[in-house]
Amino acid sequence: MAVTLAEVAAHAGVSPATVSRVLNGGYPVAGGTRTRVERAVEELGYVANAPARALAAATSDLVGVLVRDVADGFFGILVAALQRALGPEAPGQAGSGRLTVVCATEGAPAAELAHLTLLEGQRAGGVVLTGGAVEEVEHTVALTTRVARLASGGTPVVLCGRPPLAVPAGLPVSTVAFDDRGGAFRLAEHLLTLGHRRIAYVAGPAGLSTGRERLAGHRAALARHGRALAEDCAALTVRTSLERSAGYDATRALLRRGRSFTAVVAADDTVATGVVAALREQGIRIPEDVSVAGFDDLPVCVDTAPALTTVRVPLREAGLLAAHLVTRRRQPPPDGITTLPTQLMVRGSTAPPPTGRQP
Amino acid sequence: MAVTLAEVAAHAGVSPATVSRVLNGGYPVAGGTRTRVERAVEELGYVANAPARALAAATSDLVGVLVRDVADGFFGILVAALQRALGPEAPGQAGSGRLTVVCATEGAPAAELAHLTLLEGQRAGGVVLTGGAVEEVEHTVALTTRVARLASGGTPVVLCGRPPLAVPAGLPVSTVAFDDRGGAFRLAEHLLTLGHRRIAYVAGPAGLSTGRERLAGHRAALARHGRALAEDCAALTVRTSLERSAGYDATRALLRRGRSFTAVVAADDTVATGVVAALREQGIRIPEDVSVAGFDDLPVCVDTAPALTTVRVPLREAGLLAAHLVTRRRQPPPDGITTLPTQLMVRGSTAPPPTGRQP
DNA sequence: ACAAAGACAGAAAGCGCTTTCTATCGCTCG
DNA sequence: CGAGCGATAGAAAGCGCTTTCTGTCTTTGT
Repeated sequence: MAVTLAEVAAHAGVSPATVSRVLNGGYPVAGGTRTRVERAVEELGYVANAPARALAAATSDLVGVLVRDVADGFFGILVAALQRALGPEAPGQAGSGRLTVVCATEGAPAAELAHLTLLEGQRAGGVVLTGGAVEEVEHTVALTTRVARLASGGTPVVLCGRPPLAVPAGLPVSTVAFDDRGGAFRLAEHLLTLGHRRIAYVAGPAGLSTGRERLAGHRAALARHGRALAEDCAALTVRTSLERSAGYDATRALLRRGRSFTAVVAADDTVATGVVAALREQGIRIPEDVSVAGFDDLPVCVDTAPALTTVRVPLREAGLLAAHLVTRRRQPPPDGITTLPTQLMVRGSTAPPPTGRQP
Repeated sequence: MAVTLAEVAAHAGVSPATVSRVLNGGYPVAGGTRTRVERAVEELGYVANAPARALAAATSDLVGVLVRDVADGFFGILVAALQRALGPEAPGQAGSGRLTVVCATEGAPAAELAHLTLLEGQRAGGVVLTGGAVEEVEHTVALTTRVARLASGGTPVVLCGRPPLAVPAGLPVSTVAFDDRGGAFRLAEHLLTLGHRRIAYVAGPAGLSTGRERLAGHRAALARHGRALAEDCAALTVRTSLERSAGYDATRALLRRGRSFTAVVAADDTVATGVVAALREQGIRIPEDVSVAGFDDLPVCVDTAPALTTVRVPLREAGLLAAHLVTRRRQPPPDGITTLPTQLMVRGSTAPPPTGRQP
C-alpha cells in the first residue's frame, strides 16, 4: 500500500541501503546521490515505516510517560513541558520526531507494571515515571526489577517527582526529585509564624512517597515548635485519596468532629480546592476563620478567592529536564539525582488565626 | 537480549506459528498445547516485540490523539476519558493493551500535519483529532488529504469536537461534535433574559471552528432580540488566543476603552478566568457590576468565587465515544456524525446588570 | 467400514528496514 | 608507478512476528 524504501531506491536509481543511509545519516553519501534520493522521497511522499525501523534498529522513537491522571493539572503541565522539550531537537540536530506515549495508572501499582511491560514490548526509546510512588515493598521490588530490565536493555528511565530506585549501578536510570519536604516545612513554618497551633492536615493516601515527604516536612516544622504540637498533628491528620472530593469529604468529616483547627493544609492543590469548598459551604471564612494551603501551585491557585497559599513545584523545569535526560541530551549528575527546589507562595488564603476564644 | 517467540516455542516444544496462534487467538489450538505454551510464556517472562508484530500485521496497537495542549483541562479530561475507555476491552474480550500517543499541536496547523505523518509512519491503529479545527482552506485541504490517506489505509479516524471533513465516502472517518452553537445561544439568551444588552465577547483566535460556532450561536441569540444588538456585538468582540492571559489582557484593553458592557462572555473557561482576574483587579464586582460567563464547564468553574456560569461540554462522554469509534467497538451513525448536547450551567457569576445609569 | 471433513500443527515466505561485509574507484604516498 | 587507503555504493543477512499453504490425524456421515 504505502511507499516503501525499496520503491524510493528504485525511483532514485540507488540501492535500498543508500536510501536508508541518506535518511539516517552517519554514513558518507555523495552529494549528488543524496539529492537524488531526497527528491525521490519528496516525489513519492515516502513515510518510513516506524515499526520496521524499530524492529531492525531494536529501539523505537517512542517515549513512554507514566502518570496518575492526565486530567490532573500536575501531570498535565509536566507532560506538556516534557513534550515540548521532546519535539524540536537540540540545535544542530534535525528534528527527531519522537512521540510520547502517555499511560494513566490511576495510582494503581498493577497498572504501573502493566504499562511498563507494554512499553518494554514497544521497545520504547525512553520511559519517564512521574508523580509519587506507591511505597509498598512488594510493588517497589517488582518495579525495581522492571525498571532495571528496561534500563539494561538500553532504555533510559527517568523517575520524575518520586524517590530513586535501587537499580544496579551503571544503568541509565536517573531521578528528578522535588524538595517536597523542604516546601512543606516552610509552609508549616509560615503557618506557625502566623500564630496557628492547631493545623489540620488532609494527607493523600498512605504509602505515597510525596505524601510521606510532605507530611514529614510538616511534622518537622511542628516539632521544632514543641513536642505537643507534633502530637496534636497526628490527631488532625486525615488520610484521603487525591481528588477534589476527597478534600471536601475530609473537611466535612473534620468539621463534624468540631472545629478544632485554625488552618488546613492539603496534600495538593486539587484537594485544597475541595477543602475550600467544604469550608465555604459551612459559612466559614477564609482566611479570617480558617487558613487553607495547598501544594504544587497549579494554575487554579490564583483563581480561587482568596488565592491559595501553596508551595510551588517546578513542573515545567522538571518536564524539560526529564526530557533531556530521557533523550540523553543531558548527562545526569554522578549520583543520578537532581533535586529541584520548591518555593513557598504566600497568597490570600492564609492569615493569622482568629483572636479571642478558640475552641 | 529479550526472549523471543522462537525461544518460547522451543521451550514449549512447538513451532513458532503455534505460539503466535496461542497469543493471538483466532485459530484452533488444542487445550494441552495451549497450556504448554502459556506456561512457557510465563516461565520465560516473554514480552512480545510490538514493532515486529506491527510490521508483520501492518498495524500497531497505538492510538494517536492530537490535542492543542495537554495541560489545558479541556484536553486533559478528554484524553483521560479516552484512555480509560481504551484500556479494558469490551466484556468477553481479553485486554488489548492499546497505548495512547498524545501529540500536542499548540494550535499550529503544520504541527497537526507533522504529527499525522508520524502517526501514519507508526501505522497507528487509530487516530483521534480533538478540539477546534483551524479553518484555513489550505490547511483543511492538506488535512483532508492526510486523513483520507490514513483512513484508506484502514486506520479509523475520529474527529472529536471539530467539524467533519470532506473525505470520500466509505472511509472509516467519523465525527463526534458538540452543540457549541446551541450552547452559546442559550448562554446569550440567559444573559439577555437577565437584562444585559451590552455584552462583550472575548472570542478565541479567528479561524478556529469552535470559536466560529460559539460566536454564531451568540449572535443568533442577539439577533433575535433586535438588529442593533447584534451590531453592537461586533464592536464588543475581541479576538485573542486561548490562554488565561488572553482573557486578562483582552479585558484590560476593553476596560481601557471605557466600561461599555455589563457582561463578558469568554471563548472558554480558561479565558474566562483571565477575564475574572482582570475585572477583580480593577475592583469590579462579579456579578453585581459585570457578569462573566465561560464555556466548557471545566473543574475550575466551581472553584472561582463566584462560581462561573458556563456551558457544559460533555468531554467524558465524547472521550468514551471517540474511544469506541476508533477501536470500531461501536458503529458510527450512517452520516458518520454524532452531535453531543451541551448544557447551560447557571452559577453565581451572572446576574442582572446594575440598575441606574449605564455608561 | 471408507471417504470426506474437520481439527490441529509445522514449514516457510515475507513485512520494510538497518547494518555488516564486500566491492569499486580514484587518488595519494614513497 | 604500484601498493594502499578513503570515499561510496551494493548485496545480503537478518530483526521477531504473522500468515498462508501444506500436511497429518481424528472424527463423522452413510
